[in-house]
Amino acid sequence: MTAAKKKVGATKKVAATTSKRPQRNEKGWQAEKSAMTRSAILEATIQCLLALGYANTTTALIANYAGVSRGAMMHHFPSRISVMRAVIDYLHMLRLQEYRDLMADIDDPQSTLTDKAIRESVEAAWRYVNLPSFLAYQEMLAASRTDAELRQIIEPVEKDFEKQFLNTVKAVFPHWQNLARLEGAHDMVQFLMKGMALSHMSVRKNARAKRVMTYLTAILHDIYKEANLMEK
Amino acid sequence: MTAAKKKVGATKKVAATTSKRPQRNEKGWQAEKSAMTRSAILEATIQCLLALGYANTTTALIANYAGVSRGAMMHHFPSRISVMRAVIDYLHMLRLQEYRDLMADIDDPQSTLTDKAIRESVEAAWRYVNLPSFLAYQEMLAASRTDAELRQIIEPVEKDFEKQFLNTVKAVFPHWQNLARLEGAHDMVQFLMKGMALSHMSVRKNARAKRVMTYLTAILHDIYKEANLMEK
DNA sequence: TTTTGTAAACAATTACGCCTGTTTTCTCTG
DNA sequence: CAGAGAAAACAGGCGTAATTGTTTACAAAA
Repeated sequence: MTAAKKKVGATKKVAATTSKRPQRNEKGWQAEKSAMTRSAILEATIQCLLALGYANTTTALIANYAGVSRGAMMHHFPSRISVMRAVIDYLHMLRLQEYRDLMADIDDPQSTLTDKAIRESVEAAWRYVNLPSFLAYQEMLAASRTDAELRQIIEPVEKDFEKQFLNTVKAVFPHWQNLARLEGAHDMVQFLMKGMALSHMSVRKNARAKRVMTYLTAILHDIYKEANLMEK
Repeated sequence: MTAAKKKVGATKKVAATTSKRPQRNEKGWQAEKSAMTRSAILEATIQCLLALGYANTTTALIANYAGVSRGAMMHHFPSRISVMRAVIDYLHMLRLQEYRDLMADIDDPQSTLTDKAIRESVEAAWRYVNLPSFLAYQEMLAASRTDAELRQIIEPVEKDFEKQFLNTVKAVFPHWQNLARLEGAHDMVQFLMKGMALSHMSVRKNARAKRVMTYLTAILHDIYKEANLMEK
């Protein structure tokens, strides 16, 4: 999966020592610099996706934004689509991480699911779809509908994401027994959030979103209650 | 008005225009042909938007698909953006028409809103977001986020559409007194439908949509019931 | 003839991938 | 341990292909 795993983190700005002692004790300064450049390109691509959209995100603009030459960029990513592939993998990880962080506070060790937990999970979902990572990913997902090459790359990632996303929800709500209804509730939340997040032109968007979220909370509560009654 | 004035220039102008088209036997075969070509271009553009997306919809492809030359196309629409402008106006009308047609059967002259009417309106909304016109319009709406020129064109149209869309809903449900709650219910439906319609990569999309729609119907019923209680 | 619709060639711009050359870092041998 | 050669990272220019809007040429109807 992800090529870059967690490093020790101690190999930062130690160019002096490594240049003095060019031994094979560590991965080396070159690898570190290379990783930084790669990372800068990925971040720059995300910024371009947000500001310009997928179609207008050109290789020259990415390089400009990242502060590297097109030659350097080409060294790391031989084609435009390979940059996108890397960004997709990067966002795959990042978005799952961000969602888990947002849902981390909702942990309830009680035996029953509280209204507060439901409400907070809805608010977390709303914050989630307003993150830059979500929007950048949606840009590529939308483009993939009519871009065969991109679709081939993003389709398995998207499938895996949905799976892991649902697993996270299951982990956050362990007391929710009826899985079919949990999945339905999850779909309800996600489809609604997606629809609201992508309606960027609506008037009074935030106020309307808040109102809709109260309705959403109510129906989630009903679904949960019904699911529990069924189990008994 | 100025026409009432006896200005020499004005009367002359009127006389000239009337003399230019005194024969009403035919509307002019050329005008008809021109309208057909124009219509073919609009339809071809929509097909291109559906099949290729906004970014890949080039003027050459539109002309090919419409079966006309690029020269003919440029005669009718001097630029790519002017084609899009015409398509936006065309879809503005078409989508409202299609939605009204879908909601026409739900007319209930009773004094109270039935569950059947709510369920049918949800199904109509689902059919609506699965129409080609909806998807083609969404392509342009999505592109307008990062295309200033397109946004300038589509923004007022979108605002007007939302307004007329809501008015249609109000007309279909005249018994729904509390307007704030009706608007909330409307948002609930539309955001959810949009989120589902744009999730073209989800597995078992249709089955999940059906399940979500049962939940949606339930919450709509609650909102309506509560709204009516408030009014009493 | 004049106007209108259609067709095709044309120039200008832009983005992509490729290529060559340069600098920095690593490795290995003497 | 020192320095030469290898390898990696980086910089930037070039040609090709695609797209857009303009212009010129042609056909047909009024």
